[in-house]
Amino acid sequence: MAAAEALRVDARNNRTRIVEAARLLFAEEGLDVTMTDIARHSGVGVATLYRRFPTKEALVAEAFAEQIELCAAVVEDALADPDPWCAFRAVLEQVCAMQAVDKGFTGAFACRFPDATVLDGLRSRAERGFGELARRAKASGELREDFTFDDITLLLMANGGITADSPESALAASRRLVGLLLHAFRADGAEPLPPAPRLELHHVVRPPTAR
Amino acid sequence: MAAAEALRVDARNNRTRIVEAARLLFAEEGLDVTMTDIARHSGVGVATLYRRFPTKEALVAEAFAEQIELCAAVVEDALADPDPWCAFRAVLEQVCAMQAVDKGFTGAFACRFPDATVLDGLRSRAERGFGELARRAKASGELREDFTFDDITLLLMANGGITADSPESALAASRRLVGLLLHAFRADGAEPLPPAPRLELHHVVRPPTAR
DNA sequence: GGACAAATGGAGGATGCCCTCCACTTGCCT
DNA sequence: AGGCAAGTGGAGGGCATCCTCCATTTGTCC
Repeated sequence: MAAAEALRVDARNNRTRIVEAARLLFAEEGLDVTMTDIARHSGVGVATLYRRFPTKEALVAEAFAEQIELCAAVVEDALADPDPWCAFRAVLEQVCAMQAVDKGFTGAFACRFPDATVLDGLRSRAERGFGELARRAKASGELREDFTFDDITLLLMANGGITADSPESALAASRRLVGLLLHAFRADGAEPLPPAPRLELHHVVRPPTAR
Repeated sequence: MAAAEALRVDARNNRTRIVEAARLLFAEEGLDVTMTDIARHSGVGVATLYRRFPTKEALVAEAFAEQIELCAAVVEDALADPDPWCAFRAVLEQVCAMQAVDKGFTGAFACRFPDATVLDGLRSRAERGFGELARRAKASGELREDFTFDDITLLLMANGGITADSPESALAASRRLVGLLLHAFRADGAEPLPPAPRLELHHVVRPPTAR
């Protein structure tokens, strides 16, 4: 995103390793991983992290920049699709899949980065693009009339609530949920569903004290 | 739940005020409220909390005992309903509503209390009862055949992902989600939906550092 | 090769949380 | 009324987290 310019080569290497470790750990554990953990996994000290990213939030922003761009691209692609329902469905499926396999995604996506206006801009463009997709799907009579833009926020929140012990299970669960909701969103109602996954409710939140 | 017996009257009063404050704060803020906060709102010192409840988990268990019993009762009532779909729907609607207006509910419900076996027993009875309800609704042809018990875990997780700035909005959102999913669960597909609420995605998770 | 700024790492400051300790107070029983 | 166990509150121990400081190392340019 921002300047990674004029860095010494060792610093540059460390920087990319930090971002990679951060992406991995955020995805696996959520945004709660400690800076020390990220530092250890990148093979550097904490000071190096803070030299490169003044705050944890900045690191989060950098780590998820790619994903947010990807979301925007997904919407852009869908806008080029001539089949309105297909486009609508594709966006929901892809974004929810990204959210399902990455425990940090929801937090990063929902978090307003005070300075990273580029990402905010991307997000709002994606949102407007998706609004357009919904309009088209309604116009073609495939999306139910009472669908609201807030319904996708609802969907994202709901999908964000899904947790499982493996990314595969989480993805399966997410797919099922999205399938169910797409089914409910259709003006008529008939589409086959993804299979039901095995879930354990107590994955959803850790016990209060084990924090 | 367990002994509140042979307490001096002032201690008894304090105890009930602690539990009330805990319920209120857990509902409003989630399980993360600090013990100090709960103590302040009950007008007692922290030591009093810990004298009454050896650990925060124990306080959580006590605070939510009523709700878990209520859930079990909801299932029990539904089992007495002759209309299978109605019973099925009623349980989901009521439990999800409880979950929507109480930010601590999901955590408390999902958390395995090491000692409070009574609650665990209630929960598993409720789960078995609900399984029976699903069976009946399938038998009557109203619930789709490929519905799994894991689908209600899925629903609870999804519903648990919903957050809003007021309990009213959260409840509205939850109702909409449940309506959509019930619609998707029906063997045929046709029921009117609750209205769409206004939601803001960034309520779902606080930024990483503002913890 | 040698100088020098850039880069580094780990100790530790600040904060916030759960929970404990203990000197003090207060209701209860006779 | 008076003794005493039950009850209380707030300071602080232990731990985890984000972030800073500074003595030391390391790449780069002449």
